[in-house]
Amino acid sequence: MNFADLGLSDQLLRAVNESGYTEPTAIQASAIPSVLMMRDLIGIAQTGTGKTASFVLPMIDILAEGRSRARMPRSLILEPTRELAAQVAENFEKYGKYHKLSMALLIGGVSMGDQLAALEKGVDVLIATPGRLMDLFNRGKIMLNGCSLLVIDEADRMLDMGFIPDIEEICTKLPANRQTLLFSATMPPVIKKLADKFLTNPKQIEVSRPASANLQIEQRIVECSARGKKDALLDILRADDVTTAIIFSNRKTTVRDLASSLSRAGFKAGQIQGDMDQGDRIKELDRFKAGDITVLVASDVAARGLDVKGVSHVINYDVPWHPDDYVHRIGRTGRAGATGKAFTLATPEDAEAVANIEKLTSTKIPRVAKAEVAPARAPSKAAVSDDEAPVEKKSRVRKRPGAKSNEVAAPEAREPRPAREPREPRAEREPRPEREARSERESRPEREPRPEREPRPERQARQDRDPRPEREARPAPRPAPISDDGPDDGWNGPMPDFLNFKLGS
DNA sequence: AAAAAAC
Repeated sequence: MNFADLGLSDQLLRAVNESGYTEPTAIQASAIPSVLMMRDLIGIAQTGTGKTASFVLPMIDILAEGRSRARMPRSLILEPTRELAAQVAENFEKYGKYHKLSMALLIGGVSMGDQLAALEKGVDVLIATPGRLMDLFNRGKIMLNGCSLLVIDEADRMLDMGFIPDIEEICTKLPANRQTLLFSATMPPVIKKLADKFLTNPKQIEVSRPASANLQIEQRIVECSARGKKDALLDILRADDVTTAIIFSNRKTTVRDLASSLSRAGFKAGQIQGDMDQGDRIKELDRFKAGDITVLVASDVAARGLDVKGVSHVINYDVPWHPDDYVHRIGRTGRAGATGKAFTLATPEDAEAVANIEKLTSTKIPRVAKAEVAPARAPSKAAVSDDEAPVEKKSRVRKRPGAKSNEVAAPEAREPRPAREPREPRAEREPRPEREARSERESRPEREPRPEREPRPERQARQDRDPRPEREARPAPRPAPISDDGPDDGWNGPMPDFLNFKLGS
């Protein structure tokens, strides 16, 4: 199967080609022809499957005919978060480079000026989060009766976020004879009802969850006490193959605390969470993409769909409340055929949440104990027993530098180690994650580059198979001699065994 | 339980 077989225009194929892609993913192969035939569509899929390109590509060709009129957008894409909306907009720019389509990105947190100006001129594509869209609509700045193509992306996420009433209202403002595409990772009854109400004879396409079936991601549960989390985190971050990591926490406050603790510990760390204003969110994300920061501490605002290349590790500092979120979070690594590791720090209280995750993904995630992790670190710390110390209830992560057990160890604070090659395989100590036949069957092998994970247009084809295409600005990975004793980087302690499993193979 | 999304 080739992109050329899907009925797309030559200009579009050229843009796709120049992005380095030749072979469509499963969802693209089945969705694109139907969308081009103007059928309604239900796509049970999430990002990482090539979902975005499966509607962006045919939309570009559909919209290539016809003209936009002032305040009457011709198509509308709804996204649950601002970041996702921005990402879809980037896709339109990339694949629409040989088309003259106009676009407006309507998201909150930024000034309305540009958005209003774009609307006034008339746009072919509106990419929006519901809040800002409704706001502008209620101000009379948008007419939706010329909008003949609607995409509802991440519908289940919209549900979680309470957007369904907004979505329904928006649907009623669009012409009835429109084309509607709905994407959702799951199909809870509310979403099913929504689809029945607003879609006509839709074609249904289902592709597997990429993360649960993604053999490129090595997963581990790190069993630790609540107080041992920070140490475990540091050990992971100092492991030799961590190049860039996203650390997820369940709370915005924890995100903030961790980001500042890690910065103080010498990591190039940043954060992204919903209390930050949009400008800062974008800035942090850009710094992360550019490699100015190598550790991004994030709330679940970044869990879904976020496409950053070359993330070597995802660390769940907290076990996510919803098992779905786990799948989304770890899907931030192992992208574009690269390998990745996902660690989840779990306390005994997290047992149920962990069980739910394993049930959802139908895998047993190997456990490693935090006890083995805590290496003799700095002499100054020796006095403090880390393990069964009296429980401190409320004390947040840290107070003053020099505070004890919960402190991120500062004495040996330094740059995290530079990127380098994965270590030689050692004697295999950890059980390998189960790899069932079903994953093979369900998941497309992740070898081919895919449109959703493309290096930016200016850096193309050459890097197709480079797991970290956007990061050449950084110090090049040093082919450092590989010593089983761990490198001499000032981290005085043995490499914790649990970090020492090998990727791939 | 938490986070996200409009001014």
